[in-house]
Amino acid sequence: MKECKIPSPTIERLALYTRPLETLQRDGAPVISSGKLAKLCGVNAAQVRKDLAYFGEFGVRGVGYDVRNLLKEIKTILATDREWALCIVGMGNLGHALLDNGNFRKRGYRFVAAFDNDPKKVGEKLSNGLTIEPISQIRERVTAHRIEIGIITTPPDQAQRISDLLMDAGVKAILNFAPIQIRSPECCEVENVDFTVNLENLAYHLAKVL
Amino acid sequence: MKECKIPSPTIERLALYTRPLETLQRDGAPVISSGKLAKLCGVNAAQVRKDLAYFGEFGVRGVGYDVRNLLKEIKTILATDREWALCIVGMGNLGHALLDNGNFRKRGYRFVAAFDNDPKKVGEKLSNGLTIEPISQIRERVTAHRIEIGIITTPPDQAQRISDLLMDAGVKAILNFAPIQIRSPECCEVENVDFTVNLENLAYHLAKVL
DNA sequence: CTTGCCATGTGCATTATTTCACAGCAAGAT
DNA sequence: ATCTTGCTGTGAAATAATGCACATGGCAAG
Repeated sequence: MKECKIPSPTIERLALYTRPLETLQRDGAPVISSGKLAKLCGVNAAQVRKDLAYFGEFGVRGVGYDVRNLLKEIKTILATDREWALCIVGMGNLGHALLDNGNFRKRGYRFVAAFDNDPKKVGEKLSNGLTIEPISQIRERVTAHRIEIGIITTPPDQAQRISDLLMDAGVKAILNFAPIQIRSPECCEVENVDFTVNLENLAYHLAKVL
Repeated sequence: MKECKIPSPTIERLALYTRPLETLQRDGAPVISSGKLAKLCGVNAAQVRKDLAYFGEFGVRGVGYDVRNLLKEIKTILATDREWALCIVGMGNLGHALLDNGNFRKRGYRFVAAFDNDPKKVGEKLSNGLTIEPISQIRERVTAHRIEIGIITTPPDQAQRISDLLMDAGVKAILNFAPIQIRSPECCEVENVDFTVNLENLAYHLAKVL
């Protein structure tokens, strides 16, 4: 790909756009305008057009965007038109919740391995057919299944070690739910998710108006 | 508060800074420099100083920031030096995981009610002593407990309705985990969390380098 | 008291992102 | 065939956020 200068907010919004688009497609709406889509997503209409324009001309002037086609194009851009093999480390409540979450499968993300430190958990059968394996199996499994993305739901003090293990085993991206900043070599993408940050954002704004 | 022109990324980073600060405090480190803190959080040192400077002068030139004091100041800014009453709607896997998550309590967020649509779930005892109540109880409970923040972990098609219910009952902020953009009056703060957006971000970057 | 050191606080340049505003094009109406 | 309407694609302006670079001031040692 030639241009690496696509704003990262744009990528996030593209993912956002797919949500209402899926609904529209299901409801049989043939086309949608940037204005309508913008409203559904809570953003500016010009923003929608510009985001899409980075990748091509998908619309028809005076008409709008073909829902079905636009959805397909965005999926191609985001590379969600294929399957991704995931593994998850740390089978606490959150780990279980993510494994069972239908949204992942629906978007082509497939869990192919689950790991935990705790000997009491190892061997436990999961609802999707997987069995919890020990951390020591990470390297083998990642290689065998060509796992590309790892999800970390361990306690924070283990997260960095697990992350290193995963990346060393060949995982190329990590979605980290532990409240700690993961360090990684440049060759690896890391996304940190921390709900309490969002809560604190809310708290800050609430306290301001009181 | 007079100034509303504090960049919202700043607020997010302040929350981020508290993570390593808590560790430092626990380990007994007396002071930390903006440079060190920046490294721990993966941001620029000037950024740290500027973020803090919006709210006052917390550091000592030539020395750094007193860990204990800085943590206290940030908590005051973010209004996490008090307790916040939360309720959660939608007791699926994710709902349970959040309720059991220790990070919330540790930061002063206290769940005081849990709701679900499903008659089979209503009445179920939860690990923290709460009992799942029906949606119809929302209004009463929110009022009685002065609940200020609501968390939504329902399927997406119910999220807007529940959100309206909550806000109508007096909730002032919502943390929404359903993959849909919640519409709200201006008086209400809404934060949307959608893990699959993060995954798609990773997928995009991965696909690019291949 | 003076000197050297070091990290903060901040004005300013730079870079990134959003929004505006309008030309260009398609489709339906007259 | 021409006009009108409406929505895209996009250059240019506006706004926001980041990072640099340095003056400032506290502390400790001599």
